[in-house]
Amino acid sequence: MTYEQAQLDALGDGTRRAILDHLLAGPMPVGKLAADFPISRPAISQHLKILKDANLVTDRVDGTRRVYQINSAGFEFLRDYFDRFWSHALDAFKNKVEEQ
Amino acid sequence: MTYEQAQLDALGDGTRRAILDHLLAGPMPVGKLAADFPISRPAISQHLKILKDANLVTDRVDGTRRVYQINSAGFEFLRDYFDRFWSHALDAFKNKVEEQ
DNA sequence: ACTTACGGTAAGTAATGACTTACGAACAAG
DNA sequence: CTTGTTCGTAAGTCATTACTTACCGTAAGT
Repeated sequence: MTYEQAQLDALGDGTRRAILDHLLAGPMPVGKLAADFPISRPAISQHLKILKDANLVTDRVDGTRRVYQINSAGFEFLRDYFDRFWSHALDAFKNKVEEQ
Repeated sequence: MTYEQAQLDALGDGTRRAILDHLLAGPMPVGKLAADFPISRPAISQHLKILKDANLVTDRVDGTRRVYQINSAGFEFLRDYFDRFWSHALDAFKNKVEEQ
């Protein structure tokens, strides 16, 4: 599976998007994050694993805590993918349509 | 639900992304599209409905056929959303991190 | 060492969503 | 008006995935 696919799959869930939203406020340990959601901490952990595998967040150890933060590079990668692939493909598509 | 959310949900499925890929070759009726996939035609129709609701494709009637095509505007909307929202939020996030 | 805090993982359940078959509507052709 | 073609939708099934509870490992404090 390519990176973009994993990233789009990861973003295809409302809870994970909400987690990312929360992380925009700054790096946060799992417990603090989970406190803002109606679901259990392990559920948050599982979402974080998916986001991490998709390269959208990174984590660092801080004592017994594990602090997660947005990975800007991952988002830039996805945006570049959008710019490169889709813009070009869409331009080609537009031309094709206008020819007719 | 906002547009971006519906769009990200729609893109969060590999089959739908593959459908969009195929449509990049040009507008296509449902049957022709379904022939390229291992799943049934109704399944394709259901995916197309989701893509249409997300404003990622449009359809037009052609006799008994229904021709679907990529909706560039929808993709531009999503890309702009990415540019506006995420770039700004990510910049703010970067600054916040660098302050520490 | 013992205890408390924190979080990952395993295993099972529940809910969501992708799929199938069956059907009916709309149009074209004879 | 009948027949064939194309496609959407309804209803039900199956698979996926989001979630819970239970448990274990690790680190910090006493």
